[in-house]
Amino acid sequence: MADVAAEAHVSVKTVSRVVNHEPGVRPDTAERVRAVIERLGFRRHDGARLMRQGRTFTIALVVEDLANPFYSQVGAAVEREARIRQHQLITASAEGSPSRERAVIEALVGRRVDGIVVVPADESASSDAVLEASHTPIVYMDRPVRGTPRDTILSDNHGGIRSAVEHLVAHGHRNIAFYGDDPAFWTARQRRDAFVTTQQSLGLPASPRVSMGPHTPVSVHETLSQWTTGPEPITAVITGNNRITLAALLALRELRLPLSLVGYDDFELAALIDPPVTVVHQDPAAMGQKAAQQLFARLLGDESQAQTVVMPTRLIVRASGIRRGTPTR
Amino acid sequence: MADVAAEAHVSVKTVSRVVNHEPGVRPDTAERVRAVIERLGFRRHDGARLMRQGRTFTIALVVEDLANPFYSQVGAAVEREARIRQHQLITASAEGSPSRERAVIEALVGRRVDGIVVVPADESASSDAVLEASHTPIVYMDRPVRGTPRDTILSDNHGGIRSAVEHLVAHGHRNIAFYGDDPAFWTARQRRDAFVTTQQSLGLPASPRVSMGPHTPVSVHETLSQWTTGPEPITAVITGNNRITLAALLALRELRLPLSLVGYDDFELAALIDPPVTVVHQDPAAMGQKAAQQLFARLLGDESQAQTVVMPTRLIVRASGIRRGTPTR
DNA sequence: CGGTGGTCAGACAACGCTGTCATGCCCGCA
DNA sequence: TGCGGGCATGACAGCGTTGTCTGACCACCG
Repeated sequence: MADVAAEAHVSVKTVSRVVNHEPGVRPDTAERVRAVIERLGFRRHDGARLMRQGRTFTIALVVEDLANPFYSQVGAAVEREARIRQHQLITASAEGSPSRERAVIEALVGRRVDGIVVVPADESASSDAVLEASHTPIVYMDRPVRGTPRDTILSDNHGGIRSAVEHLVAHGHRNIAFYGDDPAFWTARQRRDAFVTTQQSLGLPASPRVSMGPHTPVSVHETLSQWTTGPEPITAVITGNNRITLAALLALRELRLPLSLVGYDDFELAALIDPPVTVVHQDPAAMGQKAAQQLFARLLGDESQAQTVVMPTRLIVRASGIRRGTPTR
Repeated sequence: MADVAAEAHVSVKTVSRVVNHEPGVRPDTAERVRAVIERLGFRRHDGARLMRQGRTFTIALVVEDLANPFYSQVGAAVEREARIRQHQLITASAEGSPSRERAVIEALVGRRVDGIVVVPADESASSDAVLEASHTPIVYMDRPVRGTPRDTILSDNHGGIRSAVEHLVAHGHRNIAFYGDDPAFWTARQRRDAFVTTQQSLGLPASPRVSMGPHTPVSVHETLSQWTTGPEPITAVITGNNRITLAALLALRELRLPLSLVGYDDFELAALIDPPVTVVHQDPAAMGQKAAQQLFARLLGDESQAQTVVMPTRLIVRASGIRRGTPTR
């Protein structure tokens, strides 16, 4: 900028004015400056600019794994909201590790990002203290965090599971198994609990078949063959997330079992699997958008109390949930 | 930092030394400074620091759409490489628009990101001039760009398609159709050309059935019903990407046609579709990693000539490509 | 002709940090 | 006692901008 100023025989301030389209520059002066800028290939250094202004026009998204379709859809939505508002998005993966999450967030706070959307790795959110001290606005997503109340965007896990159970019961199922993820995850517990209470409220047989923990096709296979052969054999399965749905599909195919299945999370091509898989659809793009919007509201000075938004889920009925007891192939 | 210095009765420089673990500070002084830092909740402002140092420790990734699994896997891989090297990753979607891509890249250059990985929206890459002037290292991915030679990471489209054709021919197919994407895309043209030349080299009948352009299930449906009923009916289909594979699967299902299918791009659950879909697998994570590594090599001062790396593809054989002519349901 | 007000432009400091160099002190040694 | 050398620390400038304030110049008016 100093070079441009010297070359155009003006002060740096005038160059600044031209670059930022500020008023108070005679057209011919501005034109001269622009010509020099063009000739020298000058480009404003936004880092310096933003430092001067105390804002970075940058927000960050911290998730477990960007390659996971759920998070990548969230990421696309957040990036979109950011772009609309002239902000950049920094994305970071914590790989499910609280310590890495903390490190990542410290780095982001060190860069003075204007705000952060986080899918927290654990409920105690040790990183929260960092954010508290730095006053960086934050929105939690998908999972809540203990401690200071924060804006949080959740999915209606309870409603989603209830709709799945009700759907199956409406089609005559009474013995339903639930495969959930590791109960260390808040969402896994939520869905499990929803399953149990819904069963109770619908007056289904007690001692529900519930299997938690990280699941593999093999682990599903084992319990499945057990629960289908004993007394009161199950006729339907509900899976607690994407990966487990996949494991269950493989196990069902292997066992050639004609069970009904409702999966949590929609996935590409769910309609093409035979039978097409009925799913509880949560809308990651909508969640990401909502989270970003909430964050930007804070950035614009919204000082109202932290709020928790629960986003609705939707049951997408495909064949897998209704062909009760009939072989699918 | 000035506050900390005053409070600890030292100079800002000493605080700086403590914060950065520089030598030459007496342990008791350092301890005193650390205590004040803790008490005041001071945190180094990395923006200022990096500005002083002239680097941003930030790289950027510009793609079409972050929610697309291909790109999100690339993104995860690039982010990983960046994190390992203490860099942050800014991701941006250009949504396939050259003008938006240009705007995005200008913003990134304005922020002085250290380097950029781009999946270019078009071959003329108007944004290239910007990068040229700013000397920002860049690596192009998936598609090459005309003009100044640049580091470019491509996938072996030709080899991938050839393996698909050879696989089908080995199983007795002689009349194969190819559905490609809009020929405006370089990759689409590559794959189409590979299909045509491979057919020729294998001595298959001329006048290959090739259908390009954005495809919908309906558009595939139309040509498909035509090509299967005329003389020399086709017995197999090769699809040029993810979305077209999906369209073709829907069309095949609708028409209840027992054709063999080989799709380009692997996708989650390809194994679960009936019949399991044989695919040409390109490895987005490996491509992203390679691109990032190449970029960082440049950042570390590698001045060698720009190089183009072609990443191998792999044919994943599943049932869809081998059950020649036998109905699948 | 002096005063007033508007327009255009520049000087300067500051944003928060770090690289460079200078300073002061203490120690050991002749 | 004087001096060289190492160590701990500080002063200062500068990274590339922009906000604030000041000033030069001109036109207009009474």
